[in-house]
Amino acid sequence: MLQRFTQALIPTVKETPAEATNASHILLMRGGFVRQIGAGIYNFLPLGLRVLRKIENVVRQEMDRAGAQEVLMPALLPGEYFKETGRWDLYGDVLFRIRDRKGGDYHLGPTHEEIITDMVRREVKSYRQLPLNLYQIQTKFRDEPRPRGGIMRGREFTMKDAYSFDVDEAGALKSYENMRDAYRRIFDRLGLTYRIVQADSGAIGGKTSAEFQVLADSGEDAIVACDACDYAANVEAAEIGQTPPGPEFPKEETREVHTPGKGAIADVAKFLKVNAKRFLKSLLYVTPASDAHPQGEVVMACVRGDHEVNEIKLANALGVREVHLATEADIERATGANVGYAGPIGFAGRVLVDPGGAELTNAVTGANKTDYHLMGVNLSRGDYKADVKDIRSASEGDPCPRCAARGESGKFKAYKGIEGGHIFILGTHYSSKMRATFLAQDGSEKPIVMGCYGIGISRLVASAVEQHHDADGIQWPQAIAPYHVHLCTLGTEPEVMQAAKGLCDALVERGIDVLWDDRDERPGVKFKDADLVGLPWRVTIGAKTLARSECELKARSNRDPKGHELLTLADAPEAIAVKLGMGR
RNA sequence: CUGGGUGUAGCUCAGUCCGGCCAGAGCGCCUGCUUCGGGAGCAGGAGAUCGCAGGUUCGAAUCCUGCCACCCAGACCA
Repeated sequence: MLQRFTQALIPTVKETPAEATNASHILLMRGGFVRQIGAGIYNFLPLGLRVLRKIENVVRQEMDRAGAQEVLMPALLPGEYFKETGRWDLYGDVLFRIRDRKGGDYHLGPTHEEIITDMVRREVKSYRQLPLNLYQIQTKFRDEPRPRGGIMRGREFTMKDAYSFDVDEAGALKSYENMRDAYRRIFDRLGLTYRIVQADSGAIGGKTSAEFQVLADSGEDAIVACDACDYAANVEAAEIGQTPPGPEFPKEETREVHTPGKGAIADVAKFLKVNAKRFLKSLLYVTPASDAHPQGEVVMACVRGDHEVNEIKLANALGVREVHLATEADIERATGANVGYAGPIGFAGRVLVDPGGAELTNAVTGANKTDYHLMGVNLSRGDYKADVKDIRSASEGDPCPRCAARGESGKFKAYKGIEGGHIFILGTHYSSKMRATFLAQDGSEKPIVMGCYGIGISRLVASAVEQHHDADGIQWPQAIAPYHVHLCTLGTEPEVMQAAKGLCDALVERGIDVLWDDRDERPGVKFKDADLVGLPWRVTIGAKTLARSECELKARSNRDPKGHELLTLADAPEAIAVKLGMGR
């Protein structure tokens, strides 16, 4: 189609909006794609909506191709469904709750597992009706504690969510793999650089799950990927390969050293002139209250001084839902010392130690006595009793678990990612709670085995910009650019306008979408706006080139301001079509 | 939720400490002239309940109290 700039609402602005901090937010605002109307709430202007629709259509095509069927569930939901699975309470403040005129509980949908499960349990009775894969593209609502990054993390956002229904685990796994393949095609087609990473599946359901992480320095998620094989994982979930044993040092006697006023590892390391890597960092955590521990259990987590405790792994290792860092008072009560002097030796409670800490020889750690540390500590000698468990976050340089298992030496590289998609097998978590069952071939009643698969459509708009931009503006991948060609006419002479119209018609006839900047503006203004809006190809027609029946073609990705080629007006349509892969 | 910050023209900001010219600038917008290949020049013009409510004062954008909104860091994120 052809859109004339003079008839469009494309309010580009020169100045950086005060509230925008990251590149995508700034450029989407400046380019006139979106406007904020509240915290985490945005208008999509015409250009922004076109990008959103392009992404939706790619997703739709690939979901349909994968055998999924599109449905549409309401955004406004009666509370009873979430109450049925307990998420009415579990979701807490993130749920946007509403009352109707009769005082009934309603909420805006943050996700739709319950509703789809209800849809299916009403209709599906037999194994003959399975497997089934249903998806929707719908607006979701989450009252995020802190929306940020423009449409990157909004409180209202567009999401594609799909749900698979199978007769057994094997079937669910097949559905899962089918979706993973579909997601690969989607992310490839969108022109995004991404990694499929192993993820923590969170509190609800699933052992098998993967995130599609769009790589970008501004991403909120830390991920590690092996430099030798294709293993990649969220640092929260990354397994860590065994390090080969280092050289043996003679074990020293454990001894107490006076370290007055030095609590922090960096300070003690400097004071004792010992590398932080030789420290055993001891942190105290409290588990949620349970029958055995009505006040919660205080446990010690030990890692090497330069490593970080991973609370998710720690909670998993302890078999509890979550853990919280102990308060100062708890620490003093549990260790009998000020904060900064905790250590495993002589600690009364349970101690978990990471393998990296356990293998330390002659380590330094707190003495559970204010102003004192211990040197020459060795777990291998039996200086203290601890469960050795992987409880730390992976970081750059750690050995890859897959490679290590094969005796190879792949190492992690660290990346930042934006979670663009998340797939996982839910099992029967929802179906058993909601009695979504079917009659199997043998006549028995079984819960349906489910999977769920999300893609943050509006987030991908921002992700694409994060990955494809320069100092002047956006550089849309062709598949999601709002238009293919940005036509700049210089001057408004009838001949120029006529030639431009002719070119537009020829392009449109080939299925090419054109934004024609027909404004009476100076060339500089038009070029700046073209760079900002970021369509993949720019065509320029001015009196000079027109005199030779020529126009200019320049790729947005070409950084050379004069990096254009001359085409005759007659050849231009087909030449451009060929560039776009839309030639005849 | 904790801590910090900001609300003045469509946008970006100055003015607020230390109350008193008429509430300012740049960009954008409108009119005219000139200009026309990387955000032009000149001249003229429109545009503001200074976030809201209350208070102090002869007088409040400025001081006090309360509220609201937005941003940033963290916590949080099926």
